This record gives sequence, C-alpha cells and structure tokens, in this order.
Amino acid sequence: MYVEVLVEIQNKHVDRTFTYRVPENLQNEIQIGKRVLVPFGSQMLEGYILNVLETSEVDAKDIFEVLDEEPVLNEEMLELGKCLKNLTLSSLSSCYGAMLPKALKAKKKVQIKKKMESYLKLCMSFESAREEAQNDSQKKVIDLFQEDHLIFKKKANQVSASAVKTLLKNHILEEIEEEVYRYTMKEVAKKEKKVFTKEQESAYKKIKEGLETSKVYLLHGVTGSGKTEIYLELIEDVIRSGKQALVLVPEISLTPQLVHRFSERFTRIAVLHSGLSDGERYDEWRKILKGEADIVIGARSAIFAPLSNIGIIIFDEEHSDSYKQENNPKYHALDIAKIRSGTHHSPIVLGSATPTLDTMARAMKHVYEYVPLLTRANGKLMPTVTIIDMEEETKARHTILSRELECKMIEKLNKNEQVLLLLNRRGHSTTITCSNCGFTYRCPNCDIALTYHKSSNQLRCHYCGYTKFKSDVCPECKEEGLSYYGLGTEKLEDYLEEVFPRARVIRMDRDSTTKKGAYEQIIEDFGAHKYDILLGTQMISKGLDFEHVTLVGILNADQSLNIPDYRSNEKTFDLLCQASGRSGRSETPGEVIIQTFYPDHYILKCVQNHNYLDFYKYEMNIRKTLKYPPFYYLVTILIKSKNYESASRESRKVKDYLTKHLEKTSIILGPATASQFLLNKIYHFEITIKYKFDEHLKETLKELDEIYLTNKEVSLDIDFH
DNA sequence: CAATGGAAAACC
DNA sequence: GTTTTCCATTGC
Repeated sequence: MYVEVLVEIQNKHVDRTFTYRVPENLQNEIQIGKRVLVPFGSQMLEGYILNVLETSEVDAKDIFEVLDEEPVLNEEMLELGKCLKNLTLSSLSSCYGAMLPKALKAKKKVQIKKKMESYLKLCMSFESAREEAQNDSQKKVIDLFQEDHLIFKKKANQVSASAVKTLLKNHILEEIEEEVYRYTMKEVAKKEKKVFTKEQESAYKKIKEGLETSKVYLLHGVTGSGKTEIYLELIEDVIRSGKQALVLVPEISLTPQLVHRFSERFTRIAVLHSGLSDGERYDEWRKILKGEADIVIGARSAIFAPLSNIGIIIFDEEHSDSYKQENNPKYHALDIAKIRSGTHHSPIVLGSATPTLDTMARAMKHVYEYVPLLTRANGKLMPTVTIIDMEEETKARHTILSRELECKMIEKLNKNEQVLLLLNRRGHSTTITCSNCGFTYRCPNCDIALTYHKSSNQLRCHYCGYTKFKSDVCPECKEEGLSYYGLGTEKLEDYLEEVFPRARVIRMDRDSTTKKGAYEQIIEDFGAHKYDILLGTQMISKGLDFEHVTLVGILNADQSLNIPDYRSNEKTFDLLCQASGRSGRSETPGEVIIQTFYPDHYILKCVQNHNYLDFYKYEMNIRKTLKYPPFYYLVTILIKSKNYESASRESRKVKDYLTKHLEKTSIILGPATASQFLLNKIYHFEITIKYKFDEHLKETLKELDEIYLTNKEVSLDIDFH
C-alpha cells in the first residue's frame, strides 16, 4: 500500500505530492485527509494524505507515523483546496493551510492537545449513595450530585478532597476523564423572536422561499433596520430542518455583543475569530467537525468551517474588505461561499446598508435577488447630518474641533448623553518636522513620514513597524525646533481632556487594544456609561450599538478620499454611513457632524441625505468611464525587488510578456510605481490588467508566476480583485 | 586536474 | 526548509 503525500514546506517549488510506502502496522489507520509524519531528505515533515495507491513505481520511503485519528480534511475540503489554488494561483499546501486552524495544520513543531478534565460520577443511585456515605463531609459531596450526575472533580474537591478520596476508594464514586472545550460562552437567558415589521416580514418570507436553493440574496438594510432579526429567524428555520448555518462577520464587528444576540436564541454555537487562543480555536473547530454546532459565527476563514450540511450562509456587512485575505492565498470568502453554496444547495444572504458596487450591480441585473429593507425597524428617524467646512474653521483657529461640533458636544455632555468621535488615524501626530532646518523623521525602510506615538515617546512606521525613540532636539541641527504636525487619536485625546476637563474620555485604536480583552473592556465600559466620549479609529464605526450615543463627530472625513485606490469613494461613503449609523439608536434622535475640507464633494451630499442609490449611480458612472469593476475585472501584479533597477527592468518584461499573450481586448496598464513604492526596503512596481473576458489570462499568469518562482532577485505578487 | 564554491535541482 | 548535484572557476 502506498500513499501520495503533500508535504508541508514553505517553499513554493515543492507544490506537489510524494509517494510513500505504508508499513503493515499502519495500514488500517490510513485515510485520505489525515496528516502523516514522513522522512523527507534529512528531516521529518508533516504532510496531508491526498491519495491512496495499491502499487507504485517510485522507490518510496516508509511513512513514519499517522498523526490523526480522524481526517482533518474531508472530501469537500480537499476539493475546496484545489478550487482555491486555481482561484488564487497559490500553492496547494498554503491553501490547505489557510483552511485549517493552526493546531491542525501540517507543520514542524508545537503540538496542541485536547484538554482533559476529571469528572466524578455516581456508581449508584443518589439515594443509596446518600445512605452509604459515612460522615457529614461525604454527605456534602454526595449532595452535589442531586441535580447533575456528572460533576467536575475540582468542584467536589473544594468541598472536601479527603471525602472524595474515600468515596472513590469505596466505589461509591468513580472518576472519568473527558475532553473539555477551552472556549465557553456565557449562559444567556433565551429570548423569543421580536415582532417583525411589515418590511422585515416580507424580506424574511422572500429569502425563506429560497432555503433549498443556491440563490444569492442581497439584503439591503439601512443601519438599525433589523437585519440581524431576519438572520436569526432564517437560522431557526434552517436548524429546524436539521441543517446548519454559517454566519460570517467582519473581524472587527465580531463583538461579544453580537455573539450575545445569537446566544439569546440558540445554544449550539461555535465561534471562530482571531481573538481565540490556538487551543480554543482548535476546540471550536473540532466541535464543528463532530457535528456539535448548529451555527458557526466567524470571520473570513470560518467560510472553511467543516460543517456537513449547510443550510444557509450569511455575510453580515457584505461590503467589508475583511472578507478578502490580503496575503496568500488571496481569496475572497464570497467566492468560496459560492462554491460551498453549490455543493450544499444552500442560499447566500449578503446583508449590508452600503453594498459594494459589485454586489449592487449584480442585484440590479437580477443575478442576485434584491431584498430591500429601507426603514428603521424601531421607527427611529435617520440622524441629521451636518457638514462643516474646515477651511472656514481653520481661519477661526479651530483646527481640531469645529465650533459647531464643540458646542454640540458641550450640549450633549450637559444632558448626560454620550459622544462618539471618529478619527481614522492612530498615534499622536503624523509628521515631526524641525522648523529650524526642515528635517523630517522618515522611515528608513518605507519612504514615508514616521508617526509620533506620545505614550511610548516613539516614532513608528505604520507600514513596516519600524520604531525609533524621539530625541528632544532635532537630530540634524541639534536645535529645539521640532514641531508636531497632523492629527492622530492620541493628540485628540489630549486635546479633549484639555477642552472638556470634566468629561470621561476613552480612546480605542490598535494601540489601546493590544492586550487580550481590552477591546471588549472598552466597549463594555462605554456601554455602561462609564465614559462620556469614545474616540477612536474606524474600529468604532462598525456594528457597535450604544443607546446613549446621540452625537457622532467625524474628523478628517476626506482623508480616505485621497488614497489612490479605485474604491476610495466607496470606502469613504461606507465609513461615513457606518459611523453615522452609530448615532441615535435609541429614543433620542441622533446627530452627526462631518468635518471636511471638501464640503461640496458629491459623496458627502449622499451621506448627508442617506442616499445610497444616488451614490451608486454617481459612482457607477465613474467606474464605467474609467473601466473599473464592476464593468471590468481587475488583476494587479506587484513586481518586488530590493534592487530598484531589477524591479523596473523586470516589470517592463512582465508587461511585454502580458501584451504578447493576452487578448487584444484586455487593457494592460503600467508598469508604474506602486502606491507604497518603497516598503520594508523593497521597491514595488505595479501592473494592472482590466479585462471582461480573457481565455488566456489564468494560463498566462500561471506561466509568469512559474518564471519568477526561481528568480531570487525579483518576486511577483498576483492579486485578483 | 583536483579543489573550491556558489547556484540549481532534488527531496518519494 | 536542507541536502545533493552540477558546473565553472581557480590554483598549482
């Protein structure tokens, strides 16, 4: 007996299987999808069994060990991995790697094990055990079993360890070892479904009709329209029919708040997100594999959850860019969902207040079913949005907070209401420049100005992580001329404490939430009104639901309009809408103040009027003219090298190669310097391909990828948008 | 013509 | 990833 094994090596060159012989004593353990330990060259490596053969012509070595009791990759997963490879042009082993939790990945070291716990069990009925007990402390231990017949040994030991010992010796109790899951959810009081509005009811009914199909639904619901209620109801139907639900959420909005809402209705839930430890994630995964979960809630990679009978796949905040993985394999969870939806005959529900243009366009063309949900479920009005021209304010020396925002804040704080301030820039100041000699702190690796972080007195590069301590005098001219330009959350926090000395201010950004649980703590404290003002980066714009927030201020709203990305309008519109949606989620109507240097920008008008459709039409026009998605597909090729000359030369070669092999109808742009030209001391050039249909595209890109695989100086990075 | 070293290929 | 193989250069 022989097996084909995909060995796990980082190197892309070895993206193929090797044949190994199975020794007699391991033959009954062999199953496709299990991991094995095999000799490879001089080392021992882990790999996945992809195939079983009766005979083999190669001079095969023996398998050393079979690592799993059950396959880590089932048939569907094995197939999905191959699709993923084809979709993203990544190595097969990196694809399987992306699909599995760290603990189940083929790797080199650290073993994560099941966590066992000792339980005690009665050997007889409760009554007879009570009679057998010889003294009071033994009786107390027995009493623990009145309701549960299985309890933790730890718990019994707290009552009396010696009594437990005696009871065990006398065979009144017995000890059992069982696996426990590390991650446990708080028990939550169950709630019944809320009464639907007419619009919710019809949306729910429409999707319900498609529960056995592979249709894709766009649930276009404004913030506060009660999308989650509809999800819950659909999930209930799915579970009742014996199937399972897969709920995807952007990492950032996968909050305890959200999980809590699901726990109010359901019990058998598995949660998968980056906040879990490796052990916890391993347990959740195995819970799913064993069929112990009806609902999986998770971020992007949860799309690979090994559910056996999916009845519905839900993407909450469908437009979120977190559904696209930024490193290899660069997949979009929706593409995977569509494959799984096909195999399981389950619908996909895309929920969003601001759908991506791509999704909306498909809905308009009836490729997806359009399900509108455009009034707020609680009958609340949309918040009023005021746009402030910061040029005027700057003249009036109000560079950080405009007069209007400041007045409104005072007003709200006096009424004991809460304020949310969004500033999408962490750190203290964005640039430090010497006013004497013009020196600016820059990153030596990335060609950008370093951001000053006051709390640590460090200068940091937000691209590569380079840090440097700040000196008191200018490192160039040794004069005390350093000035701090640009506004970050740290500086805003200082400023607020100065202007509103009595307000309780809390800051939430990546720097203040590094510790495990810090994020949850801030949300909980702010929700309990322990603070009056929450300021933060886009972290605070998503999904949070605070009933006492009546004012949202957005500073530097146009910052994201200027980034060179064809989606920058879309991203800005989304960010502003999301942030606005945080205001007035309870009785008091909400207000939003947007500070900008482009008060006349079309996007801002759309945000002000809560008019997604106008934005959609406006932006679609631009996309059509400029030949961007959804009118054209887009692929970008990054050409990277430590050597400027090689990067430049090779990128021109790549362009020539593409021109030669692609259809005439495909548009090849570049090579141009990438938006972040120098990153980590590596030069980046970029070629963009826009195409509608190109038979040779995949093949050509595959060839290019292979050509540069062996090139030590230059590497390619291909990304399908 | 052996010794050396660096790049490329193989690794079952 | 590590080890082996290959091939060209160098030294005597």
